Amino acid sequence: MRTKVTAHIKRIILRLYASKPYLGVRGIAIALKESYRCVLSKSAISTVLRSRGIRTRAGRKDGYSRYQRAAIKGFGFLLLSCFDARIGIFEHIAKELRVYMPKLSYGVLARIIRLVSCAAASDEDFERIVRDGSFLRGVGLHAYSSREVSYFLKRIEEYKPAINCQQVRDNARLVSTVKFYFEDGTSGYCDAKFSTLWDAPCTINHFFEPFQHTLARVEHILSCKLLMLSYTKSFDSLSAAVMRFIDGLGLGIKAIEFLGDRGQRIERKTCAGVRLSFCIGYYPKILNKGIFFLEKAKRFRRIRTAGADVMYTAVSTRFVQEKTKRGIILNNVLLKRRERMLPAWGMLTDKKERYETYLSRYLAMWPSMEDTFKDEMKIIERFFVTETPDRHPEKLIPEKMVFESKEDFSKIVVLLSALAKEEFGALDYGGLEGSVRRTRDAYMLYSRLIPVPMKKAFNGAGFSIEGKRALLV
DNA sequence: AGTTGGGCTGCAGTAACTGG
DNA sequence: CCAGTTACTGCAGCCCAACT
Repeated sequence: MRTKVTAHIKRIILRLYASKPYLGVRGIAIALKESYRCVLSKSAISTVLRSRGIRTRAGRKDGYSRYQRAAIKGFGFLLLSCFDARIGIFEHIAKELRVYMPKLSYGVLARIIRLVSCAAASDEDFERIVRDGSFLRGVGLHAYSSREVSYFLKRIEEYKPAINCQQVRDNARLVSTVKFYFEDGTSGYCDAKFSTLWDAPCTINHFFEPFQHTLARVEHILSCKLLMLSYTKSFDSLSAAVMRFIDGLGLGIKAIEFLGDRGQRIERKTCAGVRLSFCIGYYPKILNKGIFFLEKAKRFRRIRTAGADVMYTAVSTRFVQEKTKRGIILNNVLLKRRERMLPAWGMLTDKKERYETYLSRYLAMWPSMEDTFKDEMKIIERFFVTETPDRHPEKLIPEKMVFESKEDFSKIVVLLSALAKEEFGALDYGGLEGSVRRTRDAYMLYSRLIPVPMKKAFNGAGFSIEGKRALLV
């Protein structure tokens, strides 16, 4: 006796996975047997999931709040730790304090610093809050070790270390543009937000990002050999600049430069002819000329994303530049929100097979790509009529920080909230309430107290927790 | 550092389907 | 009807990261 994996059963499996991703293939097999009297092996279920581009990391899952929504005490601190990844204060201080803490490994030390800083900045009693499970979860810990913390505090009081923060100031400097040098000597400009391509260094400071953040992103791009851009500003037909950039990516990258707010070079990174795949979003209402479908469009399929679900299909398409008459063939992924709608967004990629992985990564990065595009177009238009003040976040960071007792560590949190205020607006981080849910490809952060524009700004800044996209909803 | 839960992969075995 | 093909099962073994 054998169960046939029909389209119906596939739908049930996908629905089960969608509603209860924490089940895993074994759990889905059991649920199928119990609720549908349908016996399938875990291999069969795995095949169904993988056929839809669903792949989960091997290895034991975090049993704590895995996939389930959990309330977090000190939700604001969690946001600030996300924010910290952009400049790396916690990391820097952990590195500097290492010499004083021979008994603690670097990882443990980094966690303790975060815990102590957040607990000291909290209004609640230190001893009580460090033992609170929902608080620990918020600062990325599962358990509290009083032995390690008291050792840490003892050493701090003993040595009263003063830490030079120049490194953090450098990390916080804003990068305006990432400049790619290609093997044939040509180059291309991309803003630090990886929103879009530019003809020259970007000057609109909405698109600037801290150096540390941009560097980490570039390293990630190089390691997974995939460059994702939110959109192309091409009007009518695909612009010649985008085509040149795509050509360059195919030839290989010689070097990458990070440019500052005035276009000055901050850092240069050489890479030995790395070739990158790409995916670039586009708005079909604007980019709608010189497009020739080379095959019949297949039926739209549904893909689950961190935000709302999206329908997608892919068509091999020739894009012809109106003026230069040049044409290139790309895999054109069309996206729409509902069945009876026209595609409201598109994604161009060089990848033909299994492009769904790119698509889900793209959607995790820009879950509401249409809104991001429209908002940023307005910002670009407005830039030419209104003056925006220069931003120099590094100036808020002191050159030195002294730690004599646990109370001093609250300074880090105060500094982080001052920096976050510059970028996203004022918020009472200490009193913030919220919860977290970990999903397959993102951490969803829920908080009703944060105004929508601020959530948008947070999401646009591309935060992540433990390498996974963090989205504020 | 060893244990463990959980996903992934490969493979032999087999039921069901297909076409001559 | 039979040989070949396809699709699923059920293992074993591997890998990886959380847990202890």
